[in-house]
Amino acid sequence: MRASDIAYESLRDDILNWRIPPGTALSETELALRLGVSRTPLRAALARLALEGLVDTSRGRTGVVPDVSVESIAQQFEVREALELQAARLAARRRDPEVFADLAESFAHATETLASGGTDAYYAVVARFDNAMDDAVGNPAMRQALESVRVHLVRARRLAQDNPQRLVQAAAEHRLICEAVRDGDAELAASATAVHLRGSLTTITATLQQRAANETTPGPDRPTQEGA
Amino acid sequence: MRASDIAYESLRDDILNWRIPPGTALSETELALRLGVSRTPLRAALARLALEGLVDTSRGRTGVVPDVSVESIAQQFEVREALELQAARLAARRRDPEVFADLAESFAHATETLASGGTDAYYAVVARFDNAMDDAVGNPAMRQALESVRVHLVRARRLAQDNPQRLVQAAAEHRLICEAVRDGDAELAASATAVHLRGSLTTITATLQQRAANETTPGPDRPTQEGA
DNA sequence: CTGGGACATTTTGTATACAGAAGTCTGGAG
DNA sequence: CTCCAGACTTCTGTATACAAAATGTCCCAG
Repeated sequence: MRASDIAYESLRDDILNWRIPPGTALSETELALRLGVSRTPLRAALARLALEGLVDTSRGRTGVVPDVSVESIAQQFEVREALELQAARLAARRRDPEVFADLAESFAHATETLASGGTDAYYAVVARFDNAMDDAVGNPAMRQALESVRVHLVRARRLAQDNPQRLVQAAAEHRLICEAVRDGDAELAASATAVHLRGSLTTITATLQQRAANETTPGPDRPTQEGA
Repeated sequence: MRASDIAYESLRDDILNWRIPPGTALSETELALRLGVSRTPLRAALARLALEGLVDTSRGRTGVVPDVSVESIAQQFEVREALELQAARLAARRRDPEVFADLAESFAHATETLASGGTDAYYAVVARFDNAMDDAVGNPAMRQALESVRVHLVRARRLAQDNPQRLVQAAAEHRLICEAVRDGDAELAASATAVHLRGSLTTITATLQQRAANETTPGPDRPTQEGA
């Protein structure tokens, strides 16, 4: 694997999991030293992250990790809604019914999945769902557009992750989407997707506002070190 | 201006205007020599173009300019439809009425604009329209998503450019969109946008198929000698 | 004549060195 | 005490050199 890929994935993972908090200045020399690669591949990694929107290079020359605000999430959701609804419609027309029948079944057992495997096991099912939708749509451009917007929500989801109640509800919504796609009902699939997105946005917004209230709360993965 | 920006804009312009035809292998050393920059900034430029989809690095290590096929355009339009309809709805809710009243007026005089200033003058009005929509939506994420999909259609539009009849029709469609947005009618704005996109896609598809028929026809910027 | 393997050439990936620019810190003056 | 100016430090941007990998070609064997 190339050094630039290593740097890219490592940085991306760090940002997504809040190990590098928003506002952090990303110095090339420092990161290159830490990751054990030269500045050249590291620059490439930073450029990729910048184009993905995971690094903000707009103001100043040194890139910073952008903040996750209620406003930015709402904006992402406006884009996501447009794309996911269209994807749901197209998937309903082009799907393989068996695939979505299986997925509907998986979501029907989400409560047990959550109980035995935890949130990670549940998110694995969601990942299967996303892939199945992308495959059914069969449009590389749509897939890329969707992935670029999903990336931004990973960080927000990371914050709201400790909300199993919402996940049970989300599973029911996913199940309905799957059933609509399975039956080839494009409009129902779109409506069910709209319902799901609204629920997601509401939960994330609430989490963010709650987090803003007690503002010193650190991120999930970040070792609390502000004693020094 | 940075050397990487120069290389990026130069390459982008060359690709968009068919000076670098699809299928061309993009050798770093050769391009660096030709553009008078080192390989380092040129690599950055190629990376940017690759993430925009203007260079295909998926197969093989050396990047190639992707083809403009009927299929790829249709896929782009599926994404574009999702985004533009959403943008039209949001713009109708948040617009400044005067801006779109002005634009509607401009599109009403499109025939004269085309007669006096040619296609370039008309496309300038379209650019104003796109900017006004982006401003009205007020969503940076939406703007970026829209721009990334519009880029791909520039090359196709470049081929269909010599079709003034279609442009007159398109102006009427744009005018209706502007009026709907001006009046705050979100659903009409979305419907009018859908109508416009369908017309655009039909024209581009016809142009591409016609071009595929006489396959030796060169791109717009090459000197054409077929009986005018 | 065809297929396979080895070698050579070209190309990409990486590292390092250097230059220019920007931000900061310090010292002096008002 | 505050503000401004100049130098210094540190960062990014660029170029070049080197190594590794891939591809294409040529020759030899079957």
